[in-house]
Amino acid sequence: MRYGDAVTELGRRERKKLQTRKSISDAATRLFLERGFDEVGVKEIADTADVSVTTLFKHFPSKEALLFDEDEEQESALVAVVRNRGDRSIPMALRDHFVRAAQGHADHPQFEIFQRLVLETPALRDYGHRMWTRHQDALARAIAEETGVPADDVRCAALARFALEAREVIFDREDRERAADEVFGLLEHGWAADQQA
Amino acid sequence: MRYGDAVTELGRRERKKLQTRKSISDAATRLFLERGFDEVGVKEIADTADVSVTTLFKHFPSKEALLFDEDEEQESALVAVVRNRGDRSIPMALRDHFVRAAQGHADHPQFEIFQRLVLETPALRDYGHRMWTRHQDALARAIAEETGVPADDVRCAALARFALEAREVIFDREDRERAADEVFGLLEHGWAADQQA
DNA sequence: CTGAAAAAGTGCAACCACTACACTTTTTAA
DNA sequence: TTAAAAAGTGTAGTGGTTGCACTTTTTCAG
Repeated sequence: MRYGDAVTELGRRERKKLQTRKSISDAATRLFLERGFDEVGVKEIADTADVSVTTLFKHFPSKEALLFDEDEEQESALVAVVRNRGDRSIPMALRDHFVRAAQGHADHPQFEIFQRLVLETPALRDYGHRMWTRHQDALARAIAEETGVPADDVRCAALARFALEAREVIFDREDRERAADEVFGLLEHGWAADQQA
Repeated sequence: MRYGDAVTELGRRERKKLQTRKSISDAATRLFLERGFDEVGVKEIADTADVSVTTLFKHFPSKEALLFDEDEEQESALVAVVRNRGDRSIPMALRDHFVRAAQGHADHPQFEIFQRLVLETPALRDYGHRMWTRHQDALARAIAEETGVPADDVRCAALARFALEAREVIFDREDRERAADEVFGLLEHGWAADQQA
C-alpha cells in the first residue's frame, strides 16, 4: 500500500474471496430473475456458482441476502443528502432524493424486473424493508447533527423512520412524483412547525 | 340462533375446534414465556397440547403465529378511535389511544414479560410488526371517510402508516408519554397544514 | 335411525433453509 | 521452509413446514 489509503490493495486471497462472493451473487440474481425466488433452491445456486452450499452460507447469511448486496452505499447516500441539502428543508431534500432515485431506475429496464421480483415475493419484500429501515439510526443522527439537537432526539428518529417508510407508501402508487409531493409535504409541514417551537 | 345475531351459536364441532385451537395457543404461550421462543420446538408444543404437529399447522400458519392470536380487535379499535374522536384531531386521538394502551399494559405485569419476549426475539419482533402494519389499509380508509376524501388518498395512507410506525419509535424510548407527544405532534402539525390547503 | 358427505385430526415421509463438524486445500508470512 | 490462518468441502444433522393417505368425529338429509 504505497500511494495513499483510499485504494486498499488486496492480496490474492482476498481477491479470490471477492470473486467467489461475486460469482455466487451473480448466479443467484440471474436464477431468481429467470424463474422466481421460491422456484430456485440454494443447492442449485451453489452448483451454478460452482461452490458448496456451506461456502455459500459462509458468504451470505440467508437466501434473501443473496439478492441485496449493496447496503453501505445507500446509507451514506442518505446521510449525504441531509448534509448537502443546500437551502432546502430536510424533508424536501429527502423527497428529491427518492424521486431522483426512482427516475434513475426507470432508465434501466433491468431494475424494473428486479423491483417487481422483490415487490411480488413476500419474503423479499420483508427482508428488503428490514434492511432499508436499518438506516434509521444513521439518518436520525445526521438529522440531529444538522439541526443542532442531541443525537437521540425523538423527533429526529421519527422523521428518519417516517421518511424511510414513505418510500414504500409512495412505491405502491401510480403517480409516484405526485405521491411523493403529498407524503413529504405532510412531513415538511410537521417538521417546520416543530422547528419553530 | 334465537336471540339476535350478535351471539353466534356454535355447534359441537366448532366448539371443539375452538377448544383445540385454544389449547395449542395456551401451551405455546406458556412454553415460550417460560423458556424463550427459540428454545421451544413445535413438536413439544404439539405434545403439550396433546395434538399432532399436522393439526397444529392446520390451526396456525407458522410458529410465530402461535403467539399473536388477537388481530381483529386491534384493527377495529383503531378504526373506532378515528371514528369516535370527538373534537380531537385524528393524530391526537391516535396518540391518546397508544398512550392509554401502554398504560393499561403497565398494570398487568404478565404483559410486560410478553412484550419483552417479543422485543428481544428478532423473529417475533418482525412478525409482530408485519401483523401490526397490516392494519394500514383499514386505518387509512377510516381516516379518508372521516376526512371526506377518496378512500385511496395518499395522505391518508401515509398518516395511517406513520401512526402505526410511531408506535415502535415510541416504544424504544424511556419516557413514552413525552415521546408520544413529540412524535404525534409532528404528524399533527403536518396533517393540520395539509387539511387547510 | 341410518348412511354418506364434510370436516378435524393423525402419522409418516419428505422438502428446504440452515448449521456443526471434521476435514482438505490454499495462501500468507515469519 | 514451514506452520498458522483462512477458504472451501462433504456429510450428517436440526427444525419448521407441507403433502398424502388415512381414521375418527360430527353433521344432516332421507
